[in-house]
Amino acid sequence: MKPITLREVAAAANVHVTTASAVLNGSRGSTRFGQATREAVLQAARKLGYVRNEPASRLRTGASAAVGFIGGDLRNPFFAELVAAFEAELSRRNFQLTISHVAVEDRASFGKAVQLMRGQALHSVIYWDELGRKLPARLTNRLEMLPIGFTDRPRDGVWLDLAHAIRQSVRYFIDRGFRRLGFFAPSLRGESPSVQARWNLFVSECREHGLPEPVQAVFEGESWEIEAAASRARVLLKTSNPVQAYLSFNDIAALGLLLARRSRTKPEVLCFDGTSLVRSWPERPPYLDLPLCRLAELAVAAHMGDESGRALGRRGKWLRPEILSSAESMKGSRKMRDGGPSFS
Amino acid sequence: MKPITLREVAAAANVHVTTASAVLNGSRGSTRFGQATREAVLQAARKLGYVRNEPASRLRTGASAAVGFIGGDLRNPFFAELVAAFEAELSRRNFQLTISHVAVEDRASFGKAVQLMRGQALHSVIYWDELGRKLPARLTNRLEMLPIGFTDRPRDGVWLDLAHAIRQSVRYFIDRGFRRLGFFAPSLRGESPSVQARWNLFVSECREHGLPEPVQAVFEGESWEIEAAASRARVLLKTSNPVQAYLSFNDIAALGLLLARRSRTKPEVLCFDGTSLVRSWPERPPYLDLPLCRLAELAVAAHMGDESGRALGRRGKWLRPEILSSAESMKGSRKMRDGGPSFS
DNA sequence: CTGAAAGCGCTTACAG
DNA sequence: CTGAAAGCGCTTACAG
Repeated sequence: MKPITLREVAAAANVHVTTASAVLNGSRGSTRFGQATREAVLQAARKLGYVRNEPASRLRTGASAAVGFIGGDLRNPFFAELVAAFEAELSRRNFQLTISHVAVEDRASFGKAVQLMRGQALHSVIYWDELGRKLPARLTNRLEMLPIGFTDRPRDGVWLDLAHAIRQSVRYFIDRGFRRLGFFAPSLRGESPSVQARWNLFVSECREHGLPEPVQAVFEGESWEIEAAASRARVLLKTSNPVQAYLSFNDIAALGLLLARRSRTKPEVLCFDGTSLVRSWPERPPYLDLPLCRLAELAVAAHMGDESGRALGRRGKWLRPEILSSAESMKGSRKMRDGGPSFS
Repeated sequence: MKPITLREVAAAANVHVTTASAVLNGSRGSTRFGQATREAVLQAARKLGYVRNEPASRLRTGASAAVGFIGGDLRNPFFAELVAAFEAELSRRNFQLTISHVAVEDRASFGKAVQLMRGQALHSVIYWDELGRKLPARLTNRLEMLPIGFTDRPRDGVWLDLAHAIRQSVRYFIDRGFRRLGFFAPSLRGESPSVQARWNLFVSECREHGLPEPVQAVFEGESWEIEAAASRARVLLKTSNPVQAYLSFNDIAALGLLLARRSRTKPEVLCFDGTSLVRSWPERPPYLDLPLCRLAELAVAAHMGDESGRALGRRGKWLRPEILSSAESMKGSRKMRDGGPSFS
């Protein structure tokens, strides 16, 4: 069944399509026509249930009211939360969100996803990319694409400041008197290629503070498989090991660690990804407060044509995750500070 | 920047747009033109990186390669998994997925979401609706909309068979010798209005098997707030109560219950929503294996124009969740049986 | 075997 | 203050 067209509305209101278009969608539509005409058009539109055909409008004007997101597997609560943040932000602006779960590392699938989105003539495409390798021109050519993710070095995009986050984490541990630190993460394969970067930063940060070399504990498993994390953690905690506190990479890993923690040794756990799953976790573990809503807000702004936003995306932008302890998280006071020097 | 157009490709290949169109996208394109012509067009397209402008194609043909999904909050792992299943199914068909997290119960927002999707001229819209109230004609008018969800009674759509699931659950408990059953769920407000239906079915099923009246334990909280579930569960398990086994409604509720279960009394827990979070849970709790992939497959098929699929959506279709215990889940043998009598 | 034309629904100059 | 025309990129009859 075909939707109502502008032509039908115009016919019903006894005016020309042009008139109907101007009244219903035109920027100066409200003032351009006589009261009677406008009323007639609006009433006809309401009665018939007219909705503008976006693709047609898009075709004519070149604009679009849909944004694409290419990111990770939604079974990973982190990405679920990220996508939810984008969806909320976009719907506030009456924009649509089109998603694909393909990871940027899977070049073939990623390329295909981009082509599909390109075909939709989307306004722009936001994609998760921790590595920040340069995409082939063939892909980005004539398509506005904005990378987001964690990063530890200046580049275009909207970013969570990885180095800051690691620094905060180490400071958190030091403040509490922990010196023997551990790093708990899924294996370097898979969705989160930047684990290596996190580890490196963690090590150098520890070194800088004169802490002993941290321990790396890696497990096999998808980033959403809590049992994989828990079973590795169980082994880890059974063997005598001197680690006093773990920095966990990803929320599921952290929760696996917490679940396994029923032994004599009870290392502290800091959740690197503070998703709602972590924040509503009974034990109220401390977590890194990732400003995902702010990230979504900025990333979308960077795409929305407001010059400041565009510049923001081009200059690169760092958001600084802060650590919230259980008490703070209870108050629901999510700090979402951004700032610090943006890249030049 | 404007994308490459068919016209540009045609120019590069020294043929007419028509020719380029037929070669690149035409159904009989492959045979209609001479080898040389086709080669020229294909090469030019490849070289320029041509991608068909879907909205324009859509406008011309009336077809669309995008499907909308309106469902629940992605922070709820159930919906994250459901959306992931849809995304995977659609991407197999080179379709795009556009999502909105609005719940059908929020009539105003739902209506707005539908209008937005209608404006995108989507192929169709799939929405989660456990209540199955009839939508106003104004909303569904000239737009293919397919409801999905749990249901206990015949109606159009693609459904998870709620009555069957409850029956299975009670049988599961009886087989293991549990007679004093409990029902653990978030409060009736919010995303999951069908909790009441589940409870009613549960009660009547218990009655039918001569079991004592089951106990209802409801907690306040969003469907993804595990602490809300756990803290209620802690209280529940501290007070002496005779419940031997709980049927939990939603995975987070189940996990909250499991987390709280460190007291003397250790009631059995059956997870009603077998998401990947539950399936990868260290304790390997038994769960209802919801055939979400199959649901997505059927729902999409019901929209894809293949007559059988369409009929399927119109006739209504039940999928029957089965219970998998930890052992089975370990083998990864997810039974995804559908069948049983479909509605007439 | 290939090309010229019409038109999907819309909007933006421009003409009355 | 309102209307007639052109055209966004594409495809589908139809004509050569």
